[in-house]
Amino acid sequence: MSASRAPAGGASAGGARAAGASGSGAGPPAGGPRAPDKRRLILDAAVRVFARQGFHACRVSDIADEAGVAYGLVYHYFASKDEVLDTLFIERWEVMLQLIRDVDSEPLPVREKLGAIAAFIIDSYSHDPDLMKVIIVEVTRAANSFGDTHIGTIREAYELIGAIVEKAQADGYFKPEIEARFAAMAFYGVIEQLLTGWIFDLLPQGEEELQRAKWVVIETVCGGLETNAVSDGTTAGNRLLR
Amino acid sequence: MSASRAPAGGASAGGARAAGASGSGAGPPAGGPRAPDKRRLILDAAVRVFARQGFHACRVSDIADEAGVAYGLVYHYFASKDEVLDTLFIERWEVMLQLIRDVDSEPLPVREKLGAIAAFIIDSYSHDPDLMKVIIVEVTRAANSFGDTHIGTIREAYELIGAIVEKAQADGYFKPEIEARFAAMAFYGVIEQLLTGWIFDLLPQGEEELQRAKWVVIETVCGGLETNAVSDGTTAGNRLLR
DNA sequence: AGTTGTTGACTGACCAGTCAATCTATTCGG
DNA sequence: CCGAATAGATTGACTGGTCAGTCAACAACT
Repeated sequence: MSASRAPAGGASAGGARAAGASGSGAGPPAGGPRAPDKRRLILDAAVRVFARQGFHACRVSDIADEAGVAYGLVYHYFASKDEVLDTLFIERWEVMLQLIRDVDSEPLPVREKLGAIAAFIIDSYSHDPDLMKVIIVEVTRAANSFGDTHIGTIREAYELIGAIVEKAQADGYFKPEIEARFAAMAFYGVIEQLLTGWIFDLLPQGEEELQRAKWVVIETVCGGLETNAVSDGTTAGNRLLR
Repeated sequence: MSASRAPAGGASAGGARAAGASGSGAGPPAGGPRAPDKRRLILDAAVRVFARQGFHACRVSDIADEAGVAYGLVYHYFASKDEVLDTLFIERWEVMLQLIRDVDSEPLPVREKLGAIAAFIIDSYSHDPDLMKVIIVEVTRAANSFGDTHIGTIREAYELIGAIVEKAQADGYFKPEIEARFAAMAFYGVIEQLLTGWIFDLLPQGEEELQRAKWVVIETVCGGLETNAVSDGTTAGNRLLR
C-alpha cells in the first residue's frame, strides 16, 4: 500500500536500437534534461498517436507531425513503424518484469507481493494511461502480429507471477487445488480487465478509484485463492498464520 | 455444471443483412443441410482467415479463396470487409447476451448463475476456438476501430453480470464492499484471460483442462467475493445460507 | 572534411471496393 | 410444355487511393 515506485516516463534508459545507425557508443554529451533528444520526442509522440488512433489506423506521418519533426527522421531512429511500437513495449515491459523479480526475491507475504505488482501496473496506468493503453491494446492482446512477436516476454511475466503463487501454495497460504498457472492468469486478467474498463470508459477513473482498485484486486483474487477454511473446520485463515 | 447449451455453428439464424439484396421473402426452397448458402460459407471462411492472419493482415481475396468463391461475391453479401467481422461479432455476442439474460431471470444461487456464464463462454471456445479468438482479439479488445463500434453491446454484458453480482450482494451472499461493477469486470477478466492463455498457447488446452477451468473461475472469483466470515467470527459461509 | 542529424518529395506495392459481363434459376405468356 | 424474359447470383479484371519506406540534398556540429 506504500508509495510504490511509479516509473518515470522521460529518461531514455534501454531501448533496442535498430539496424542502420551503428551508434559509436556514447549517448548525448550530458544526459541533462536540456537535450532535445528527438528519438524520445518521437517515441512519446507515437504513444499519443497510437493511443488516439490505434497502430493500424495511424500513418507514420501522423507520428512525425505529432512530434514536430520531419517524416524521414522517424526512419533515422527506427527501422520501421513496427519498431517504434516494439520499442515502447519492450522499454516498459522490462521495467515491470524487473519489478516482479525484485518483489519476488523479497521475503514478503503473498498479499503484499501481489499487491505490489497490482499497484505497479495500476500506478503505471495512472501515470501514463496512453502508454498502457497502447501496450495492452496493441501488443499484449494482439494475438497476431505484435502479440506473437513478444509472446516470450509476455509469458515471462505470467511465469514469474505463477512462481509467486506456487511459493504461496507451498507455504500453505494458498490452496493447492488451483493450479498456479491458472491463478497467475486470473490475477493478471483481473488487472488487465480493470485497465480495459478505464480505457473504454466503462469504469469511473478518478484517482480515488484507481487506488481503491488495488485493494479490490487483491481482495478478490487472494480471497479466492487463500486457504480460508471452508473445507477444514477451523476459522483460521492465513490471517492468523501470517 | 450440467450440459449447458453450446451454440451450433452452422445454421444461419439471425444475422444482420447488408444493404443490397431486398430478399423477396422466402429464403432457399428448403432450409435443409443441402443448400450451399454462400453467405454462410463466406462467414465461416472469414473466421478461419481472421483467426489465422488477423483482420488487418488478411485481404478480402484471402477470405474469398478460403471460401472457394469469387472475390466479388463477398461484396454481394457484405457491404465491406468490416461488415463481415461486425456480423460475426454481433451474431455471437447476441447469443451470449441472451444466455446471460436467461440465467439472470432464473432463481439460482449466484455460483450457479456465474458458473453457467463461465461455462457458456468456455464451451463456446471449446466448440469454435477460431471464432472466439476473432471476437476477443479483433473486437472485444480493440479499443480503437471495432471495440469502439460495439462498445455499447459489450457494455451490456458487463452490466448484466454486474446486476447479478448486485443481487447477490443484496441477498447477503457477496460482500458489499467490492463494487458490483468491479466484481463483474474481475469475473469477466478472469475468463477472458484464460481464453487468451489458450489462444496464445500459454495454458494447456485439453478438453479436461477446459472443463476444470470452469470450476477454477468460479472458485477463484466467488471465493473472493463471498461473505465467508473473515471479519465476523462465524464459519458460516454462504454455503450454509444457501 | 567528415560525421551525424534533419528534411520532405517521391516511388512502388498493395488492396479495398467497383462494375460490366456471364451464369443460373424461376416465372410466365402462348 | 416450351422458350423468352426477368432477377438474382457469381465472376474476376480493373481502378483509385493510400502509405510505408527510400533517397538525395542540406544543416549543424566537431
